Amino acid sequence: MDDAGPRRRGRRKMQAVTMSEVAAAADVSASTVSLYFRRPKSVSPPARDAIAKAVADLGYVPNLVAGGLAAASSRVVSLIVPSVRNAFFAETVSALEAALAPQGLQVLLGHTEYDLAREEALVRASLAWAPAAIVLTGLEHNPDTRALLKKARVPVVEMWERGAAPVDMGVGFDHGAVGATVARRLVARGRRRLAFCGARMQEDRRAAQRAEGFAAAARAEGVAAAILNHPGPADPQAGALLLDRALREIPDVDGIAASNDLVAMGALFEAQRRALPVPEQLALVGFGDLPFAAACVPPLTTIRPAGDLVGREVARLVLARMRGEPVLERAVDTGFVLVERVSG
Amino acid sequence: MDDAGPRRRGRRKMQAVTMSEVAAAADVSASTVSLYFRRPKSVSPPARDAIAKAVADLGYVPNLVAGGLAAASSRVVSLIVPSVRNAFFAETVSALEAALAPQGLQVLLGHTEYDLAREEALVRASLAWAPAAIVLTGLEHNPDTRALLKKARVPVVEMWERGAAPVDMGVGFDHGAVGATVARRLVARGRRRLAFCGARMQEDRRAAQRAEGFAAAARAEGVAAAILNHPGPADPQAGALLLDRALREIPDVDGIAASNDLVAMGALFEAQRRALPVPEQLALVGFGDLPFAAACVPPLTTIRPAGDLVGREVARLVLARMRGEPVLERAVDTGFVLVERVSG
DNA sequence: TCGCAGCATCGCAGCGCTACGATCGGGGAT
DNA sequence: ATCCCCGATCGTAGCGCTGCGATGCTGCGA
Repeated sequence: MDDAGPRRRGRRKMQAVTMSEVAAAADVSASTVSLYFRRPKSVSPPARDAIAKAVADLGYVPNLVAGGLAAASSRVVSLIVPSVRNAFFAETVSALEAALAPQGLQVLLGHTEYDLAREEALVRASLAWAPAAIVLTGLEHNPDTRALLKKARVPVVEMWERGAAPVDMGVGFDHGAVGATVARRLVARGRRRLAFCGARMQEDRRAAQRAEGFAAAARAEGVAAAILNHPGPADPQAGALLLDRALREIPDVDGIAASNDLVAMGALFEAQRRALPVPEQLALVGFGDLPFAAACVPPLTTIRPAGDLVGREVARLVLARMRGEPVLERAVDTGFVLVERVSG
Repeated sequence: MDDAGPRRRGRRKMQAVTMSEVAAAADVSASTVSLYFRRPKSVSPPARDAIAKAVADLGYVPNLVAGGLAAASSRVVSLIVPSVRNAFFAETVSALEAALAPQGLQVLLGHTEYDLAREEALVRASLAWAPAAIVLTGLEHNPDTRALLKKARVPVVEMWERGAAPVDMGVGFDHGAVGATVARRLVARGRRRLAFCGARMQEDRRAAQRAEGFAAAARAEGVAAAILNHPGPADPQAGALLLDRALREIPDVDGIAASNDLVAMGALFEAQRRALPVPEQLALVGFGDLPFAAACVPPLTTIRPAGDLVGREVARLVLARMRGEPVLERAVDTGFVLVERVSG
């Protein structure tokens, strides 16, 4: 047998360098090293320097898993979005991560693909990490998801939507108002036969809200508006298909709102193919102000939803709550801007 | 004072329901409950049912932080990309997350914004989570990053590039070959005055590789090729600017490769504005096959890099390594496809 | 000279779970 | 009948860190 150890039990693998080794090297206690990482200013300069040197010499990397267990909360923010392939959410994810990283917070990402059951599974999995906060998309969730969220003593932010009361905090804007703004814009430009071309609206509830807001505002202006839905993804192909349908189903259609700039672009290209002059015969308004909107021919009139602002505001609320500051605003309105260009 | 407890020390907050409570409710030991979550098939059906019922009744959510500490490895995969706003990486992130989620693995996301120092900080922060694997973008890293990665006993996958030896495993394709393919395509279509229009190539090393491969292949075909770089982001505006520059700096330029479909689209719109017929007078090839490429007028010839395949292959390697299966392939070539459409 | 506030530092007792080895029965082989 | 093998279950000892309370120590006023 090996050394004199009295029948030691098998050990699992461990960390290369632990905090107590750093403490030994710096000739202080482990508590002081811990304090050094959590509140460096509470450690005297000489100890601080000694610890810094030991950390560098040994190449110590703190084990956040152990820290999270001991502190009963991890430095992770769970972020659940429908899809990062969607440029809006990608922008928000990016802005949120950028705002959180300097605070030593990391982002645990999940995609629901617009499936509420999947969202619930993701919330459950996230909770298992005792995250510092949970950020999810939209105000609609399964009852179980809602219960899980309420039971967990964790800040929750629901983003990209405004209307119903959030579980905890909300950051977003009113999609109905977006639709209404577009409808009024089109009516003001003399359009009388309107259509809203959306994709996947059975799942994308916010696109559906924009469509409803659009139709309601058009009606209020005394103008008829149809809503056309394409079941597939919201891409340019959907836009081309939807324009074709609109042209067939709505004689003399002269104003179209798209649920998304990609759809609008598809419609724009389709119009170009048919030599249908935009905006003279057909006005077109998008949503998103994606990078290509300004570059299109003609430049696309669209709604800019401030996806990065959403991310930054979410970060602000999360950080404030973590610091224990009172957060008075239950719901932040990030608004949106009608970007008036040429297409509609 | 409170109850008769003999001077109990202050406790930190804890989890609502713990595994031992579930064990008590199911009338088994905590070990069995743990086993139930890790290898359900090793638990007898009666015990299994009792535990399932207790879990449901109590609303138990396992604490993965504690589990990760005990097992010395967490069920998290750290994913570091330049930016999720970039549609390529968004696709990979999405595919990877989709492949990992069913295995109970979650994605910890970080953005480098093409900054190697930031990458190092992210790797350091990721390591603190004892992740099951680390996935990063590209083969170029700081020496310290490389050392950190090597020291950590963690599977590492470097993706979206191929060439130099990976730290551990690699999944990607040869960007030089992409450039060469585009150059040869253009030459084969009778183009003799070529230009590569790229953006941010001082940071986006892979775009630079495409440019170099393009120029080298053009030279090999006996055709001159210029490389034009725009310092700003790779968006349609850059494309418009670059086309303008190409037209001024390279008289009779007749073939352009763009570093990205967004750039290509900007050039396409700019050509349209100038009534420069594409592809008759100017052939244009993009990179990415983004959703709008097929919808453009004319449809954009481009390179499809299979971003989702990259994600799936990364997941496959990570999973294989986690299961302890030997992974023979050090580097997987995901290839790319020239999508021949009309623009070039 | 003593008391004491205030800061820096330390020691201890877990956080909730998993890996390991041990235990316990119930066949089937001898 | 006895022994052994094997699957199911259990008990224990931590994983590495943090929060709490306690302990020193310094300097200053009374």
